[in-house]
Amino acid sequence: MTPAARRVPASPDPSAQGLRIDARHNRDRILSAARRVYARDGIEASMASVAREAGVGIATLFRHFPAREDLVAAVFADTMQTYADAAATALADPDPWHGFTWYIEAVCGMQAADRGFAEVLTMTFPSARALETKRDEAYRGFSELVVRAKEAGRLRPDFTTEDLVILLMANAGVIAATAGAAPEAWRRLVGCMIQSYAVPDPANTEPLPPAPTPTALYRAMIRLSRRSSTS
Amino acid sequence: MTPAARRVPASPDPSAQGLRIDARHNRDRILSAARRVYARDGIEASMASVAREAGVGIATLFRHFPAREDLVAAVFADTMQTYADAAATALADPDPWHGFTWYIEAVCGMQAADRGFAEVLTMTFPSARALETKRDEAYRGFSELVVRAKEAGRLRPDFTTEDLVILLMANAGVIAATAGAAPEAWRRLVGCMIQSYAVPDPANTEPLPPAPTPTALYRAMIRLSRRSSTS
DNA sequence: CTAGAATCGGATAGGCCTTTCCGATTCGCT
DNA sequence: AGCGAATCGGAAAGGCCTATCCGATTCTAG
Repeated sequence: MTPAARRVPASPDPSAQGLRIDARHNRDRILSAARRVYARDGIEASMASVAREAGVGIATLFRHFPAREDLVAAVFADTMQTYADAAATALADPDPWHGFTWYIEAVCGMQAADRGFAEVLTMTFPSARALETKRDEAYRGFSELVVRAKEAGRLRPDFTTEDLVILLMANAGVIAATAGAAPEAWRRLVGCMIQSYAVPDPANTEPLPPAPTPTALYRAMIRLSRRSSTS
Repeated sequence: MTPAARRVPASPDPSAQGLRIDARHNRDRILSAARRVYARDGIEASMASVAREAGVGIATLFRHFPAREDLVAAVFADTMQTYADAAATALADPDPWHGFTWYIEAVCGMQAADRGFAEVLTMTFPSARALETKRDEAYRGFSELVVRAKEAGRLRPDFTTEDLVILLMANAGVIAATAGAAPEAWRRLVGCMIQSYAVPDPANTEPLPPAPTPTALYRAMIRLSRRSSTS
Protein backbone atom coordinates (compact mmCIF):
# COMPACT_ATOMS: atom_id res chain seq x y z
CA MET A 1 0.00 0.00 0.00
CA THR A 2 1.61 3.22 -1.10
CA PRO A 3 1.45 6.24 1.21
CA ALA A 4 -0.68 8.04 -1.36
CA ALA A 5 -3.27 5.28 -1.20
CA ARG A 6 -3.70 5.54 2.54
CA ARG A 7 -6.35 8.20 2.44
CA VAL A 8 -9.04 6.50 0.51
CA PRO A 9 -11.50 8.94 -1.07
CA ALA A 10 -14.83 7.81 0.31
CA SER A 11 -16.45 10.88 -1.17
CA PRO A 12 -17.38 10.64 -4.82
CA ASP A 13 -16.02 14.12 -5.34
CA PRO A 14 -12.46 13.91 -6.64
CA SER A 15 -11.60 17.37 -5.33
CA ALA A 16 -12.05 16.06 -1.79
CA GLN A 17 -9.06 13.76 -2.22
CA GLY A 18 -6.12 14.14 0.11
CA LEU A 19 -8.17 15.81 2.81
CA ARG A 20 -8.19 14.67 6.38
CA ILE A 21 -11.42 12.88 7.13
CA ASP A 22 -12.73 15.64 9.38
CA ALA A 23 -11.97 18.14 6.66
CA ARG A 24 -13.78 16.03 4.12
CA HIS A 25 -16.70 15.74 6.48
CA ASN A 26 -16.89 19.51 6.83
CA ARG A 27 -16.60 19.93 3.11
CA ASP A 28 -19.59 17.69 2.61
CA ARG A 29 -21.59 19.52 5.25
CA ILE A 30 -20.82 22.80 3.54
CA LEU A 31 -21.86 21.49 0.16
CA SER A 32 -25.18 20.13 1.31
CA ALA A 33 -25.88 23.30 3.28
CA ALA A 34 -25.05 25.40 0.24
CA ARG A 35 -27.33 23.25 -1.86
CA ARG A 36 -30.22 24.03 0.49
CA VAL A 37 -29.45 27.72 0.80
CA TYR A 38 -28.91 28.28 -2.92
CA ALA A 39 -32.07 26.40 -3.81
CA ARG A 40 -34.03 28.63 -1.45
CA ASP A 41 -32.34 32.03 -1.83
CA GLY A 42 -30.46 31.88 -5.11
CA ILE A 43 -26.72 31.91 -5.63
CA GLU A 44 -26.34 35.45 -4.35
CA ALA A 45 -26.90 34.09 -0.85
CA SER A 46 -24.11 35.22 1.45
CA MET A 47 -21.16 33.03 2.27
CA ALA A 48 -21.90 33.76 5.93
CA SER A 49 -25.40 32.32 5.69
CA VAL A 50 -24.03 29.16 4.12
CA ALA A 51 -21.51 28.78 6.94
CA ARG A 52 -24.26 29.27 9.51
CA GLU A 53 -26.49 26.72 7.82
CA ALA A 54 -23.60 24.27 7.68
CA GLY A 55 -22.69 24.84 11.30
CA VAL A 56 -19.05 25.50 10.53
CA GLY A 57 -16.89 28.54 11.13
CA ILE A 58 -16.67 31.15 8.45
CA ALA A 59 -12.96 30.54 8.08
CA THR A 60 -13.60 26.88 7.34
CA LEU A 61 -15.90 27.81 4.52
CA PHE A 62 -13.41 30.21 2.99
CA ARG A 63 -10.56 27.72 3.36
CA HIS A 64 -12.46 25.14 1.32
CA PHE A 65 -13.91 27.59 -1.18
CA PRO A 66 -11.89 30.80 -1.45
CA ALA A 67 -14.36 32.43 -3.82
CA ARG A 68 -18.11 32.23 -4.13
CA GLU A 69 -17.65 30.92 -7.64
CA ASP A 70 -15.75 27.91 -6.36
CA LEU A 71 -18.62 26.99 -4.08
CA VAL A 72 -21.20 27.48 -6.78
CA ALA A 73 -19.24 25.32 -9.18
CA ALA A 74 -18.86 22.54 -6.62
CA VAL A 75 -22.52 22.65 -5.60
CA PHE A 76 -23.89 22.49 -9.11
CA ALA A 77 -21.40 20.07 -10.63
CA ASP A 78 -23.73 17.10 -10.49
CA THR A 79 -26.83 19.10 -11.36
CA MET A 80 -25.03 20.23 -14.48
CA GLN A 81 -24.29 16.59 -15.21
CA THR A 82 -28.00 15.83 -15.00
CA TYR A 83 -28.58 18.78 -17.29
CA ALA A 84 -26.17 17.41 -19.87
CA ASP A 85 -27.63 13.92 -19.52
CA ALA A 86 -31.11 15.25 -20.22
CA ALA A 87 -30.02 16.28 -23.70
CA ALA A 88 -28.75 12.76 -24.39
CA THR A 89 -32.00 11.29 -23.11
CA ALA A 90 -34.01 13.60 -25.32
CA LEU A 91 -31.91 12.65 -28.32
CA ALA A 92 -32.77 9.00 -27.68
CA ASP A 93 -36.45 9.78 -28.20
CA PRO A 94 -37.55 8.44 -31.58
CA ASP A 95 -39.97 11.35 -32.02
CA PRO A 96 -37.88 14.48 -32.66
CA TRP A 97 -40.59 16.92 -31.64
CA HIS A 98 -41.46 14.99 -28.52
CA GLY A 99 -37.79 14.85 -27.60
CA PHE A 100 -37.46 18.59 -28.15
CA THR A 101 -40.44 19.52 -25.99
CA TRP A 102 -39.53 16.97 -23.35
CA TYR A 103 -36.08 18.48 -23.05
CA ILE A 104 -37.37 22.01 -22.66
CA GLU A 105 -39.86 20.96 -20.03
CA ALA A 106 -37.25 18.93 -18.20
CA VAL A 107 -34.76 21.77 -18.10
CA CYS A 108 -37.29 24.36 -17.04
CA GLY A 109 -38.53 21.93 -14.41
CA MET A 110 -35.02 21.68 -13.05
CA GLN A 111 -35.01 25.45 -12.82
CA ALA A 112 -38.30 25.45 -10.95
CA ALA A 113 -37.00 22.90 -8.46
CA ASP A 114 -33.88 24.89 -7.62
CA ARG A 115 -33.75 28.64 -7.77
CA GLY A 116 -29.98 28.62 -7.63
CA PHE A 117 -29.75 26.34 -10.62
CA ALA A 118 -32.23 28.51 -12.48
CA GLU A 119 -29.77 31.37 -12.07
CA VAL A 120 -26.74 29.28 -12.94
CA LEU A 121 -28.32 28.38 -16.26
CA THR A 122 -28.56 32.05 -17.21
CA MET A 123 -24.97 32.84 -16.32
CA THR A 124 -21.58 31.68 -17.45
CA PHE A 125 -18.58 31.14 -15.21
CA PRO A 126 -15.53 31.18 -17.47
CA SER A 127 -13.25 30.14 -14.63
CA ALA A 128 -15.35 27.10 -13.71
CA ARG A 129 -14.20 24.83 -16.49
CA ALA A 130 -16.07 21.71 -15.38
CA LEU A 131 -19.37 23.58 -15.33
CA GLU A 132 -18.84 25.15 -18.74
CA THR A 133 -17.79 21.87 -20.28
CA LYS A 134 -21.10 20.33 -19.22
CA ARG A 135 -22.96 23.35 -20.48
CA ASP A 136 -21.30 23.03 -23.87
CA GLU A 137 -22.15 19.36 -23.96
CA ALA A 138 -25.80 20.12 -23.29
CA TYR A 139 -25.67 22.87 -25.88
CA ARG A 140 -24.40 20.53 -28.59
CA GLY A 141 -27.13 18.04 -27.73
CA PHE A 142 -29.77 20.72 -27.88
CA SER A 143 -28.50 21.96 -31.23
CA GLU A 144 -28.98 18.46 -32.57
CA LEU A 145 -32.47 18.31 -31.10
CA VAL A 146 -33.26 21.54 -32.90
CA VAL A 147 -31.99 20.26 -36.23
CA ARG A 148 -34.02 17.07 -35.98
CA ALA A 149 -37.19 18.82 -34.89
CA LYS A 150 -36.89 21.19 -37.83
CA GLU A 151 -36.27 18.32 -40.22
CA ALA A 152 -39.38 16.64 -38.89
CA GLY A 153 -41.27 19.79 -39.86
CA ARG A 154 -42.59 20.41 -36.39
CA LEU A 155 -40.23 23.17 -35.24
CA ARG A 156 -40.41 26.51 -36.96
CA PRO A 157 -37.39 27.17 -39.15
CA ASP A 158 -36.61 30.52 -37.56
CA PHE A 159 -36.12 28.97 -34.11
CA THR A 160 -32.58 29.47 -32.88
CA THR A 161 -30.67 27.99 -29.99
CA GLU A 162 -30.60 31.47 -28.48
CA ASP A 163 -34.33 31.09 -27.94
CA LEU A 164 -33.60 28.52 -25.27
CA VAL A 165 -31.40 30.98 -23.40
CA ILE A 166 -34.13 33.59 -23.56
CA LEU A 167 -36.62 31.06 -22.25
CA LEU A 168 -34.28 30.13 -19.41
CA MET A 169 -33.94 33.78 -18.45
CA ALA A 170 -37.68 34.31 -18.65
CA ASN A 171 -38.39 31.19 -16.66
CA ALA A 172 -35.87 32.21 -14.01
CA GLY A 173 -37.77 35.49 -13.72
CA VAL A 174 -41.10 33.76 -13.20
CA ILE A 175 -39.64 31.35 -10.69
CA ALA A 176 -37.95 34.09 -8.71
CA ALA A 177 -41.10 36.19 -8.74
CA THR A 178 -43.57 33.47 -7.79
CA ALA A 179 -41.23 31.61 -5.43
CA GLY A 180 -43.59 29.03 -4.06
CA ALA A 181 -46.69 31.22 -4.03
CA ALA A 182 -47.75 30.18 -7.54
CA PRO A 183 -45.71 27.04 -8.11
CA GLU A 184 -47.32 26.16 -11.43
CA ALA A 185 -46.98 29.51 -13.15
CA TRP A 186 -43.77 28.50 -14.89
CA ARG A 187 -45.58 25.61 -16.61
CA ARG A 188 -47.95 28.04 -18.17
CA LEU A 189 -45.06 30.13 -19.48
CA VAL A 190 -43.27 27.11 -20.88
CA GLY A 191 -46.45 25.78 -22.44
CA CYS A 192 -46.97 29.08 -24.21
CA MET A 193 -43.40 29.28 -25.44
CA ILE A 194 -43.45 25.74 -26.81
CA GLN A 195 -46.69 26.58 -28.51
CA SER A 196 -45.00 29.48 -30.24
CA TYR A 197 -42.05 27.37 -31.30
CA ALA A 198 -44.22 24.85 -33.09
CA VAL A 199 -45.08 25.13 -36.75
CA PRO A 200 -48.74 26.17 -36.65
CA ASP A 201 -51.03 23.21 -37.17
CA PRO A 202 -54.74 23.71 -36.43
CA ALA A 203 -55.23 19.95 -36.56
CA ASN A 204 -52.88 19.43 -33.68
CA THR A 205 -53.33 21.99 -30.92
CA GLU A 206 -52.33 20.95 -27.44
CA PRO A 207 -54.09 22.63 -24.53
CA LEU A 208 -52.01 25.00 -22.46
CA PRO A 209 -51.13 24.16 -18.89
CA PRO A 210 -53.61 25.82 -16.53
CA ALA A 211 -53.01 29.42 -15.55
CA PRO A 212 -52.37 30.15 -11.88
CA THR A 213 -55.31 31.48 -9.87
CA PRO A 214 -55.52 35.23 -9.37
CA THR A 215 -55.06 34.84 -5.62
CA ALA A 216 -51.95 32.73 -6.04
CA LEU A 217 -50.40 35.33 -8.29
CA TYR A 218 -51.43 38.13 -5.97
CA ARG A 219 -49.76 36.35 -3.10
CA ALA A 220 -46.62 36.07 -5.22
CA MET A 221 -46.68 39.78 -5.97
CA ILE A 222 -47.03 40.67 -2.31
CA ARG A 223 -44.35 38.25 -1.19
CA LEU A 224 -42.01 39.78 -3.71
CA SER A 225 -42.24 43.18 -2.10
CA ARG A 226 -41.59 41.71 1.34
CA ARG A 227 -37.94 40.97 0.70
CA SER A 228 -34.79 43.01 0.91
CA SER A 229 -31.66 42.13 -1.05
CA THR A 230 -30.45 38.92 -2.53
CA SER A 231 -30.13 39.49 -5.74
CA MET B 1 -53.58 86.69 0.17
CA THR B 2 -54.11 84.11 2.85
CA PRO B 3 -51.08 82.74 4.67
CA ALA B 4 -51.78 79.31 3.22
CA ALA B 5 -51.61 80.69 -0.31
CA ARG B 6 -48.19 82.23 0.22
CA ARG B 7 -46.23 79.15 -0.66
CA VAL B 8 -47.24 78.51 -4.18
CA PRO B 9 -46.63 74.91 -5.32
CA ALA B 10 -44.49 75.35 -8.40
CA SER B 11 -43.92 71.61 -8.50
CA PRO B 12 -46.60 69.58 -10.22
CA ASP B 13 -46.41 67.05 -7.40
CA PRO B 14 -49.15 67.82 -4.89
CA SER B 15 -47.26 66.11 -2.07
CA ALA B 16 -44.60 68.80 -2.34
CA GLN B 17 -47.06 71.44 -1.16
CA GLY B 18 -46.27 73.35 1.98
CA LEU B 19 -42.55 72.75 1.72
CA ARG B 20 -39.99 75.46 1.88
CA ILE B 21 -38.54 76.08 -1.56
CA ASP B 22 -35.15 74.65 -0.68
CA ALA B 23 -36.89 71.57 0.66
CA ARG B 24 -38.93 71.23 -2.48
CA HIS B 25 -35.79 71.65 -4.53
CA ASN B 26 -34.11 68.85 -2.64
CA ARG B 27 -37.18 66.68 -2.99
CA ASP B 28 -37.06 67.11 -6.75
CA ARG B 29 -33.37 66.32 -6.86
CA ILE B 30 -33.96 63.17 -4.88
CA LEU B 31 -36.77 62.07 -7.14
CA SER B 32 -34.83 62.52 -10.34
CA ALA B 33 -31.78 60.84 -8.83
CA ALA B 34 -33.93 57.92 -7.70
CA ARG B 35 -35.40 57.66 -11.18
CA ARG B 36 -31.93 57.26 -12.63
CA VAL B 37 -30.73 54.84 -9.99
CA TYR B 38 -33.85 52.67 -10.06
CA ALA B 39 -33.84 52.53 -13.84
CA ARG B 40 -30.27 51.33 -13.77
CA ASP B 41 -30.12 49.11 -10.68
CA GLY B 42 -33.70 48.19 -9.92
CA ILE B 43 -35.76 49.22 -6.94
CA GLU B 44 -33.62 47.28 -4.49
CA ALA B 45 -30.97 49.95 -4.91
CA SER B 46 -29.87 51.26 -1.54
CA MET B 47 -31.26 54.44 -0.09
CA ALA B 48 -27.68 55.52 0.50
CA SER B 49 -26.83 55.26 -3.19
CA VAL B 50 -29.84 57.40 -4.07
CA ALA B 51 -28.75 60.06 -1.58
CA ARG B 52 -25.24 60.02 -3.04
CA GLU B 53 -26.56 60.33 -6.59
CA ALA B 54 -28.80 63.19 -5.51
CA GLY B 55 -26.00 64.94 -3.67
CA VAL B 56 -28.02 65.34 -0.49
CA GLY B 57 -27.41 64.09 3.02
CA ILE B 58 -28.80 60.74 3.98
CA ALA B 59 -30.97 62.32 6.64
CA THR B 60 -32.57 64.57 4.05
CA LEU B 61 -33.56 61.57 2.01
CA PHE B 62 -35.12 59.82 5.00
CA ARG B 63 -36.92 62.94 6.12
CA HIS B 64 -38.67 63.20 2.77
CA PHE B 65 -39.23 59.48 2.31
CA PRO B 66 -39.21 57.58 5.59
CA ALA B 67 -39.51 54.18 3.90
CA ARG B 68 -38.18 52.84 0.63
CA GLU B 69 -41.76 52.20 -0.42
CA ASP B 70 -42.60 55.89 -0.15
CA LEU B 71 -39.78 56.76 -2.51
CA VAL B 72 -40.70 54.04 -4.96
CA ALA B 73 -44.30 55.16 -4.99
CA ALA B 74 -43.34 58.77 -5.58
CA VAL B 75 -40.84 57.92 -8.32
CA PHE B 76 -43.20 55.72 -10.27
CA ALA B 77 -46.40 57.69 -9.82
CA ASP B 78 -46.32 59.23 -13.27
CA THR B 79 -44.97 56.14 -14.97
CA MET B 80 -47.95 54.26 -13.56
CA GLN B 81 -50.17 56.97 -15.01
CA THR B 82 -48.63 56.33 -18.43
CA TYR B 83 -49.22 52.65 -17.85
CA ALA B 84 -52.90 53.21 -17.14
CA ASP B 85 -53.21 55.57 -20.08
CA ALA B 86 -51.79 52.93 -22.40
CA ALA B 87 -54.77 50.71 -21.71
CA ALA B 88 -57.14 53.51 -22.66
CA THR B 89 -55.18 54.17 -25.83
CA ALA B 90 -55.31 50.50 -26.74
CA LEU B 91 -59.05 50.42 -26.16
CA ALA B 92 -59.44 53.25 -28.64
CA ASP B 93 -57.96 51.08 -31.36
CA PRO B 94 -60.73 49.96 -33.71
CA ASP B 95 -59.01 46.61 -34.28
CA PRO B 96 -59.34 44.60 -31.05
CA TRP B 97 -56.46 42.27 -31.81
CA HIS B 98 -54.19 45.09 -32.85
CA GLY B 99 -55.10 46.99 -29.69
CA PHE B 100 -54.37 43.92 -27.60
CA THR B 101 -50.93 43.27 -29.09
CA TRP B 102 -50.06 46.96 -29.11
CA TYR B 103 -50.80 47.18 -25.41
CA ILE B 104 -48.65 44.18 -24.56
CA GLU B 105 -45.76 45.48 -26.58
CA ALA B 106 -46.11 48.95 -25.11
CA VAL B 107 -46.12 47.69 -21.54
CA CYS B 108 -43.22 45.33 -22.05
CA GLY B 109 -41.36 48.13 -23.77
CA MET B 110 -41.87 50.29 -20.72
CA GLN B 111 -40.34 47.51 -18.69
CA ALA B 112 -37.37 47.31 -21.00
CA ALA B 113 -36.78 51.03 -20.73
CA ASP B 114 -36.75 51.06 -16.93
CA ARG B 115 -35.59 48.13 -14.90
CA GLY B 116 -37.15 49.57 -11.77
CA PHE B 117 -40.52 49.85 -13.43
CA ALA B 118 -40.20 46.30 -14.70
CA GLU B 119 -39.93 45.19 -11.11
CA VAL B 120 -42.72 47.43 -9.88
CA LEU B 121 -45.10 45.83 -12.36
CA THR B 122 -44.48 42.41 -10.85
CA MET B 123 -45.05 43.55 -7.28
CA THR B 124 -47.86 45.07 -5.34
CA PHE B 125 -47.54 47.73 -2.67
CA PRO B 126 -50.72 47.60 -0.62
CA SER B 127 -49.77 50.71 1.33
CA ALA B 128 -49.14 52.80 -1.79
CA ARG B 129 -52.75 53.52 -2.63
CA ALA B 130 -52.10 55.83 -5.57
CA LEU B 131 -49.95 53.24 -7.30
CA GLU B 132 -52.45 50.44 -6.77
CA THR B 133 -55.33 52.55 -7.97
CA LYS B 134 -53.56 53.10 -11.27
CA ARG B 135 -52.70 49.45 -11.49
CA ASP B 136 -56.35 48.51 -11.02
CA GLU B 137 -57.35 51.00 -13.67
CA ALA B 138 -54.93 49.45 -16.13
CA TYR B 139 -56.14 46.01 -15.14
CA ARG B 140 -59.74 46.86 -15.90
CA GLY B 141 -58.75 48.25 -19.27
CA PHE B 142 -56.74 45.15 -20.07
CA SER B 143 -59.65 42.90 -19.09
CA GLU B 144 -61.78 44.72 -21.60
CA LEU B 145 -59.08 44.37 -24.25
CA VAL B 146 -59.08 40.65 -23.60
CA VAL B 147 -62.83 40.35 -23.93
CA ARG B 148 -62.85 42.22 -27.21
CA ALA B 149 -59.95 40.30 -28.68
CA LYS B 150 -61.65 37.05 -27.81
CA GLU B 151 -64.92 38.23 -29.32
CA ALA B 152 -63.06 39.10 -32.49
CA GLY B 153 -61.93 35.50 -32.62
CA ARG B 154 -58.25 36.38 -32.61
CA LEU B 155 -57.36 35.68 -28.98
CA ARG B 156 -57.52 32.12 -27.76
CA PRO B 157 -60.42 31.55 -25.39
CA ASP B 158 -58.26 30.06 -22.65
CA PHE B 159 -56.18 33.23 -22.31
CA THR B 160 -56.55 34.76 -18.87
CA THR B 161 -55.52 38.10 -17.45
CA GLU B 162 -53.06 36.20 -15.25
CA ASP B 163 -51.13 35.46 -18.41
CA LEU B 164 -50.15 39.10 -18.59
CA VAL B 165 -48.70 38.96 -15.09
CA ILE B 166 -46.71 35.88 -16.01
CA LEU B 167 -45.43 37.65 -19.09
CA LEU B 168 -44.45 40.69 -17.05
CA MET B 169 -42.51 38.48 -14.64
CA ALA B 170 -40.85 36.63 -17.50
CA ASN B 171 -39.99 39.85 -19.28
CA ALA B 172 -38.56 41.32 -16.10
CA GLY B 173 -36.33 38.26 -15.89
CA VAL B 174 -35.05 38.69 -19.44
CA ILE B 175 -34.46 42.40 -18.95
CA ALA B 176 -32.62 41.91 -15.68
CA ALA B 177 -30.52 39.14 -17.22
CA THR B 178 -29.62 40.87 -20.46
CA ALA B 179 -29.34 44.39 -19.01
CA GLY B 180 -28.09 46.26 -22.01
CA ALA B 181 -25.94 43.49 -23.42
CA ALA B 182 -28.73 42.08 -25.58
CA PRO B 183 -31.21 44.93 -25.69
CA GLU B 184 -33.54 43.29 -28.18
CA ALA B 185 -33.94 39.92 -26.50
CA TRP B 186 -37.14 40.95 -24.78
CA ARG B 187 -38.77 41.63 -28.12
CA ARG B 188 -38.17 38.07 -29.16
CA LEU B 189 -39.78 36.81 -25.94
CA VAL B 190 -42.79 39.05 -26.35
CA GLY B 191 -43.15 38.12 -30.00
CA CYS B 192 -43.20 34.45 -29.09
CA MET B 193 -45.71 34.92 -26.32
CA ILE B 194 -48.09 36.95 -28.48
CA GLN B 195 -47.77 34.26 -31.11
CA SER B 196 -48.91 31.70 -28.56
CA TYR B 197 -51.84 33.83 -27.44
CA ALA B 198 -53.25 34.06 -30.95
CA VAL B 199 -55.77 31.63 -32.28
CA PRO B 200 -53.72 29.57 -34.74
CA ASP B 201 -54.19 30.77 -38.28
CA PRO B 202 -51.77 29.41 -40.89
CA ALA B 203 -52.96 32.07 -43.31
CA ASN B 204 -51.83 34.83 -41.02
CA THR B 205 -48.45 34.17 -39.49
CA GLU B 206 -46.39 37.13 -38.48
CA PRO B 207 -42.64 36.72 -38.40
CA LEU B 208 -41.00 36.74 -35.00
CA PRO B 209 -38.75 39.58 -33.96
CA PRO B 210 -35.11 38.64 -34.62
CA ALA B 211 -33.29 36.59 -32.03
CA PRO B 212 -30.29 38.17 -30.34
CA THR B 213 -26.90 37.17 -31.63
CA PRO B 214 -25.03 34.45 -29.76
CA THR B 215 -22.30 36.86 -28.77
CA ALA B 216 -24.74 39.39 -27.40
CA LEU B 217 -26.37 36.75 -25.24
CA TYR B 218 -23.00 35.45 -24.14
CA ARG B 219 -22.00 38.91 -23.07
CA ALA B 220 -25.21 39.14 -21.09
CA MET B 221 -24.50 35.86 -19.36
CA ILE B 222 -21.02 36.98 -18.39
CA ARG B 223 -22.11 40.39 -17.23
CA LEU B 224 -24.71 38.74 -15.04
CA SER B 225 -22.06 36.88 -13.10
CA ARG B 226 -20.07 40.07 -12.61
CA ARG B 227 -22.46 41.60 -10.14
CA SER B 228 -22.91 41.22 -6.42
CA SER B 229 -26.41 42.04 -5.18
CA THR B 230 -29.32 42.96 -6.53
CA SER B 231 -31.72 41.13 -6.26
C1' DC C 1 0.65 7.14 23.07
C1' DT C 2 2.65 11.10 21.32
C1' DA C 3 4.49 14.67 18.29
C1' DG C 4 3.69 17.31 14.48
C1' DA C 5 0.95 18.55 10.75
C1' DA C 6 -3.59 19.64 9.25
C1' DT C 7 -7.66 21.77 10.31
C1' DC C 8 -10.96 24.42 12.95
C1' DG C 9 -13.45 28.53 14.16
C1' DG C 10 -13.66 32.77 17.07
C1' DA C 11 -12.00 37.28 16.55
C1' DT C 12 -10.93 41.06 13.89
C1' DA C 13 -10.63 44.60 10.28
C1' DG C 14 -12.99 47.08 6.77
C1' DG C 15 -17.00 48.03 3.97
C1' DC C 16 -21.69 49.18 3.03
C1' DC C 17 -26.25 49.66 4.61
C1' DT C 18 -30.39 51.62 7.59
C1' DT C 19 -32.10 54.67 10.78
C1' DT C 20 -31.96 58.28 14.22
C1' DC C 21 -30.09 62.31 16.59
C1' DC C 22 -28.81 66.98 16.86
C1' DG C 23 -25.93 71.15 16.10
C1' DA C 24 -25.40 74.18 12.08
C1' DT C 25 -27.47 76.45 8.33
C1' DT C 26 -30.92 78.53 5.46
C1' DC C 27 -35.29 80.43 4.48
C1' DG C 28 -39.18 83.56 4.82
C1' DC C 29 -41.80 86.67 7.18
C1' DT C 30 -41.86 91.08 9.56
C1' DA D 1 -31.89 93.38 8.71
C1' DG D 2 -33.06 89.99 12.00
C1' DC D 3 -35.56 86.35 14.30
C1' DG D 4 -37.62 81.93 14.69
C1' DA D 5 -38.91 77.96 12.45
C1' DA D 6 -37.90 74.74 8.92
C1' DT D 7 -34.49 72.20 6.92
C1' DC D 8 -29.94 70.33 6.21
C1' DG D 9 -26.42 66.85 6.56
C1' DG D 10 -22.57 64.85 9.25
C1' DA D 11 -22.04 61.62 12.82
C1' DA D 12 -23.11 57.72 15.30
C1' DA D 13 -25.16 53.24 16.55
C1' DG D 14 -26.21 48.69 15.08
C1' DG D 15 -26.50 45.07 11.58
C1' DC D 16 -24.77 42.09 8.07
C1' DC D 17 -21.25 40.92 4.86
C1' DT D 18 -16.32 39.55 3.00
C1' DA D 19 -11.89 38.17 3.92
C1' DT D 20 -7.91 37.14 6.82
C1' DC D 21 -5.29 35.99 11.04
C1' DC D 22 -3.89 32.97 14.48
C1' DG D 23 -4.24 30.34 18.90
C1' DA D 24 -6.72 26.05 20.02
C1' DT D 25 -8.08 21.63 18.64
C1' DT D 26 -8.14 17.27 16.20
C1' DC D 27 -6.26 13.88 13.32
C1' DT D 28 -2.73 10.62 11.73
C1' DA D 29 1.56 8.22 11.43
C1' DG D 30 4.93 5.92 13.79
